[in-house]
Amino acid sequence: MKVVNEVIRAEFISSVLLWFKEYGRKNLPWQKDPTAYRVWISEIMLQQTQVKTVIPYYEKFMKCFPNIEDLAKASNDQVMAQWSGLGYYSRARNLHKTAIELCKNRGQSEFPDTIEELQSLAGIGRSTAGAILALAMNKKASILDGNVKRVLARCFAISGWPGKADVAKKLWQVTESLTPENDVKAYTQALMDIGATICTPRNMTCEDCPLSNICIALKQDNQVLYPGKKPKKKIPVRSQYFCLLMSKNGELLMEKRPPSGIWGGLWTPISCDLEFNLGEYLENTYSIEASNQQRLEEFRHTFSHFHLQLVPVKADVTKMLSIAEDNLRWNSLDNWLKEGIPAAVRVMIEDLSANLEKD
DNA sequence: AATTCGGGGAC
DNA sequence: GTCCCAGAATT
Repeated sequence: MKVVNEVIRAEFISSVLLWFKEYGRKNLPWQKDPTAYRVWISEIMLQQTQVKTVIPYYEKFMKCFPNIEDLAKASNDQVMAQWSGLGYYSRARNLHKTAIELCKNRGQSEFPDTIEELQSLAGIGRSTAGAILALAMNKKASILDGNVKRVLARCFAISGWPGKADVAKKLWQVTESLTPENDVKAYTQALMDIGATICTPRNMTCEDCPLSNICIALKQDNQVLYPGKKPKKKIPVRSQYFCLLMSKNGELLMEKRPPSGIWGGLWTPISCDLEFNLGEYLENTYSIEASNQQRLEEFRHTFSHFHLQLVPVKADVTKMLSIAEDNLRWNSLDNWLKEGIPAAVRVMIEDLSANLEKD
């Protein structure tokens, strides 16, 4: 089936490649020495996260884990600590899992070089697999990330929200039929760059776009209609206590969350819904007795699907059994800030630290 | 097919 | 406040 006209395809490819030579980004950190490992790490970090946010994390991560063996050897906590603040923490867990898997099965740092093998790895889907092949190996492979979706939806007037299966299918057909035989690496980087710097969600600069001659949305002057927006719905508010349990020598007790769910694998204070009586909850669930409960200033953290109203409660532990479980740990506030903790918990600890300074 | 995973930046 | 971002896994 012919998805894209041959003449249009040829013009699309040559325009994109010509534009890239002059205007493409060529100095992003992961573009220097673009090995499969480095491209892989960057692609995972860049999932749902903007370039500007990723760069400092990427530099730090590479310093800590220069190659896949170093990553495979690291502990889960070490990896999570590097990811702390980036969000979507399952990405870090999958990264670690895949590093271990590849080192074990191959005994070397060689990456698989087929779309099927790459996609079978934890955390690597269709688009990320394509990006690794194209950017690290210059192999013919297609991607469909947020930038490319926007460029293609506008250029070919593909309406509807890409979260819908039929729209996504259409976009994949278009990106695959456009992908050139040669210069896939430059082509792929160019498409992302055009989406990131020219074909932006709003205030796009079509006068600078190499696709301005063939873009249907530009011709119709309705660029902002593409891609279709996700139907929005109201998100609920959940309120939870976060119990800042302190020891006599000023250490804070935290709990390592199970791998899946919100903040999976990260350390957080013991928390429970406001429906519970906090003292009873600590007693019944953890056999902890705490005194001097003191509510601190609450604040809100918004996720994509709910608002979390956090109610920090400082308390002193008066009695507790010796820690048997590996998922409970005492630590100084400063040391907790170096561990794998979510951004909201970082806020709480810094606030608590400032609070204690004053007394 | 729909939902679930964070956090920050732009506006 | 809203929207969006180099998506994938789970249900």
